[in-house]
Amino acid sequence: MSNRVSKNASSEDWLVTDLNSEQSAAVSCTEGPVLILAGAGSGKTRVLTYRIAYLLQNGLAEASEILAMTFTNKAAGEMRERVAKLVPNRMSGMWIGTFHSLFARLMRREGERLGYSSNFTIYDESDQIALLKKVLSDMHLSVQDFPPKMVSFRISAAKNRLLLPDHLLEEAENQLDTVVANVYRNYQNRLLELNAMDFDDLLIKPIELLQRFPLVAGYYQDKFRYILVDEYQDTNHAQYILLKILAAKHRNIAVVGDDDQSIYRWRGADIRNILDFEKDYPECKKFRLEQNYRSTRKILAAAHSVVKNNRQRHPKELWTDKPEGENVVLLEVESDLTEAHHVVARLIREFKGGQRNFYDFAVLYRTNAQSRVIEEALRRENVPYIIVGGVKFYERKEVKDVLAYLRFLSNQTDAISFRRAINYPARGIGDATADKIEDFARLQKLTLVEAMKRVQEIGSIQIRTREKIESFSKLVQKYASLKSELSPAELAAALVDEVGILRYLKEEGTIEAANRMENVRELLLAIAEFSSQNGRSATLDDYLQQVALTTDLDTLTDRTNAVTLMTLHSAKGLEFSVVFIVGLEEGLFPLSRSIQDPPALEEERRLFYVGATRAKEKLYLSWSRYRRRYGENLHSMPSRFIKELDPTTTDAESTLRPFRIERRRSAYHDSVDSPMPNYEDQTQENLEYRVGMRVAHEVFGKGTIVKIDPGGEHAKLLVMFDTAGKRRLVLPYAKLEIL
DNA sequence: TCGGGCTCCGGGTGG
DNA sequence: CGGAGCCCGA
Repeated sequence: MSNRVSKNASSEDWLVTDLNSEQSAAVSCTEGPVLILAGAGSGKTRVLTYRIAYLLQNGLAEASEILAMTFTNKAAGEMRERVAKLVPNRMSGMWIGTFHSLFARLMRREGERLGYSSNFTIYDESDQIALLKKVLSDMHLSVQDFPPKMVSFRISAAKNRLLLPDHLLEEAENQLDTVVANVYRNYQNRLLELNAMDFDDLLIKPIELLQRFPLVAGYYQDKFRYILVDEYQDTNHAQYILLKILAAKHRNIAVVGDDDQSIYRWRGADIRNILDFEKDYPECKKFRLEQNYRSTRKILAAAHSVVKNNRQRHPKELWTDKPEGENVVLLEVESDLTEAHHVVARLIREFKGGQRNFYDFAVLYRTNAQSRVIEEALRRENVPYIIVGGVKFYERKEVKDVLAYLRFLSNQTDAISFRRAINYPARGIGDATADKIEDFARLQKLTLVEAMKRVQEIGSIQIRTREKIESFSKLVQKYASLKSELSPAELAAALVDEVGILRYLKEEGTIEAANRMENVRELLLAIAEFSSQNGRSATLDDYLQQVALTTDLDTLTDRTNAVTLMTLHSAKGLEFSVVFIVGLEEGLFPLSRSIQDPPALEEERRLFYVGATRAKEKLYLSWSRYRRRYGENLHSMPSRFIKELDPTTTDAESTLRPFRIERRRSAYHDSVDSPMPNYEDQTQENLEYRVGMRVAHEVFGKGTIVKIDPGGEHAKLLVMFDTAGKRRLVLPYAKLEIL
């Protein structure tokens, strides 16, 4: 998309030259509530960014009076970048970011009123589960009777409905409800004691704050003269209430969304928020962006022919002045293995036939488990690929372990991080001992570090164990005092070195341990990058907050010359020239559990719509008559979505002729005479390594370089090893031999 | 306290 | 089939 605007152009010029008439109407209608129904690929980010630029350019608002919220860091970053291009140097003081990061900021400023100090820790799901297990055990409840995951799900649902433990207790209908309500109360009390908030708290605690302190509410209501919200269809009830409170004074709230792309219902998103916006703000102005700038007519028509079967939606149909394009290709195959083979064969054919790079292709699936056969087929053909999702970087054990130390230094009452750190690497302090320290700290109202200092006052701890605790305590105190002198990067590097984490891993000598070492190094590198990007004023607390609110999706760049494999959910907001959606079978897509549940089925249909509209030029859909799931070869029927497709937009192709592929764990493939052209990446630096080069690693064996992240001496390599799979290596440590 | 073996179960997951 | 989590023995 052309995005150029000369600095001197008046705002009226942009409205005419860069926007279509509906877009420019939506941008310039600044006063009062605005609902912008923006279909897939209709330029919604453009409208949001131009709207912000328009407000600034015309002196309608100072930067500090604008609040712009998105769901993902990636979307927030993109918005920030694009506004900066339109109106350079005007963004200082603007609140632009994700819901969670903006409200975390608000709580760091104001949370003291609710009993949190500004360095509170943000707990992710696994921290939540760990804390819940503690609470359950304190209440003498067994995890068999009350699985922490189930309890956590119910607590989260209650929080999203803004129900307090007392409310839950009142409406309890059985013993389980009562127990959940009581666990909820204790869990919430513990979070406060630990100075921690979970993701839900980042939304509901601000509500509590704004409701209990009208002066604070008044300040922010006054401050945020203009509010903009992206992906409004995915807001949950808490977010809805927050927006309602903040917009109460000026009522200048512009929301952008597409009910057809609401795919987070199971996570509390309430599609009624967008469907009922006009009821909440009867004076609102409504704009519809129905011109699509992304896909061919065939692709749009096919996608529409499916989603129009939903009952819960604003009726609408996108149009485009793009060419008609090719029909959607529907592949019927025999098995998941042949599906993978045919998808990859088609992909290679498209690659060779057109002016396309590998990053123009995506393979999308409903479940992560489907990625493996595709991966193996791509590896066999030596096609570079990246997988988005799966086990996330910051959720890996070794990464969480290192972060636990840093989090504990930052918040010395954080018992969850304390538990991880105190016995990693194993230093002979067990659960029973850690419990005693925690109990003592709670009883005496001490931080855990203070409690450890007075370990001799805690009864029934053996002298040997006490010595171990003292040494751990000294370590923590040492680094806590260094916190103000060293940058987060220096601190983390010194700590990892002193604790000996890399040395322990090296001793293990396994492939897994080597991989964990790489992850620890990459974490240190990420902290260093954070320090250099944010300058010396960036604190450890700042880093930890950023990490807590970051996911893998944010680091996905389009420069990697590789095919993207990911779930349909991860694909939202992205676009590719050629898209393959695989596994279109009843029970898989739509998933079996949604088939009996009409709203869930509609959500599956929207998911299909999201996937299909990612494609710019060509869309492939495939289904397999047999699929291996749970170790069995299950017979499948084609997805109902296939039957709903407008037949004039598709070409069905059967590939059921006999075709055998061996099922192998990992296909060793020597690429000396690779059938593929070289994967030249023009962006790489002048390093001794090149993309496509064959290398050998002492532990991982032989492999091919798939990607090089420049960064001077800290460059990172992504290597696809023949047997060990894809590995990320940090150059100074990589010790690769060029073959 | 720790690691190995065994059982159980199966979905997507922004921040 | 494969991964996660639990239990039990060393």
